[in-house]
Amino acid sequence: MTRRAGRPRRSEIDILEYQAKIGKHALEIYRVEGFGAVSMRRLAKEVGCSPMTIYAHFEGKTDILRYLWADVLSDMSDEIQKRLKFSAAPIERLQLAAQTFVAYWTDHPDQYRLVFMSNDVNRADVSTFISDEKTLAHFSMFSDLIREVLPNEPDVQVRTDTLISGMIGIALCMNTIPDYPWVDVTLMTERLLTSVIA
Amino acid sequence: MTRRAGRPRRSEIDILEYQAKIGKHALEIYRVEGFGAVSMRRLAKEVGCSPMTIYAHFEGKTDILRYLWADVLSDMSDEIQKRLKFSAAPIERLQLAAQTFVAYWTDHPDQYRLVFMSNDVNRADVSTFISDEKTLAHFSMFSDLIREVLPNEPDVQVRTDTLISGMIGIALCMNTIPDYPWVDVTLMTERLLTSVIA
DNA sequence: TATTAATATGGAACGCGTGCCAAGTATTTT
DNA sequence: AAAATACTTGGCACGCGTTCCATATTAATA
Repeated sequence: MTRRAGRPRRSEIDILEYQAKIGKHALEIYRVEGFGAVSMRRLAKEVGCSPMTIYAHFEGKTDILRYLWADVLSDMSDEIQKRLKFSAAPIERLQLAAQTFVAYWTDHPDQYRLVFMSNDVNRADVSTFISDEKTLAHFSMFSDLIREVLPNEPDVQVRTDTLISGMIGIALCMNTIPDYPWVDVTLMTERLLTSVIA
Repeated sequence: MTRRAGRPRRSEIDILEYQAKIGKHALEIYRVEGFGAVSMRRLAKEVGCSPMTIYAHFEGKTDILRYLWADVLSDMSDEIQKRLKFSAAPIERLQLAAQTFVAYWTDHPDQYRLVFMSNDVNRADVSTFISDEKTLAHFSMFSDLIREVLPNEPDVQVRTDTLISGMIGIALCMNTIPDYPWVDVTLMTERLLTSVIA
């Protein structure tokens, strides 16, 4: 294929670098002033470009917000790891991790909304973000814990995914349907865990 | 307490009637043109009042959107009941209900977002809406099904709430984190049910 | 250097949720 | 009739996400 005249397309790494730059600024705004302050206009001002340029690099706001996932998820993961140090028995470790996971999201509704309630239709395109890989790592922590409890179980994926989505669901219900008389969160998490262990 | 001069406050029933009127119009717009068409300005035009008048009767948009819950929930409930006719054994009935529940929300992302992703802080004030009561009724259907499976279990509330929030969580994950390689939804639902039966 | 294609920019615009405020209207007591 | 109180209205404003468009600016080829 012969080159044609004109300015060439942005290189892949250029795109990724610029995206990372925007993501970094978004993260900084979020950390200092919270989610409410992260707007396209504000972000553009911070980055030092026009709002339109951002739209040239991202599909929309949701696409940018993903860059904050990694931050939130590692924060949550740290909290779990911190508490896991006080526990040795596999079952206890799993229980503690699950309880901490749920507690984190019920205690931090803003973070929950950011990660699990991005309300746009998000395509699963070619490009895989770093955050997605990290997300996978954070989630696989639970499959490791489950494997410790069930060393002879060959397939723990169904158990893992059920646990994760179940915990996320508990947090969701607490955050968005507070009017409903839910039973204690720890009891629900405990009950959810029986489906993993059983 | 003696009455003071001036126009009296709106009576309770007047408020409720007006709220119901607004909710009815919102429902009509939603049914014909979808959620995207339900905006405050548009709704006011439809009702025949100024946008501010709506704010005098509701705290915000989320508060109005609750009026649509009942519609969506009964639609879902109908679907479950429809399929339950082909099943008699308690366990099968529970399984079918759960699978249908999850399938409904994964098949109707818009409805899911409406009911479970109202993203404002919603107070649990004095006034209980009709929709809330109906919500309770729809959810209690599951506790009935569980009771049929476990006739000797005195307290099924933890089991019910765990099941519901777990199913909602599964649907959430499918709707908002499609990039993650989740296992089959039916398998997850099945696994979740073991925590209820166990 | 001239041409050409990709990108960047600024500005305007749309519709959104929401708040504020001054003016008007309705309904009661005095 | 007059005064007092509660509600409605319309208009303006803010900031938001997003799109469009005309106009630079950049970097390659001819």
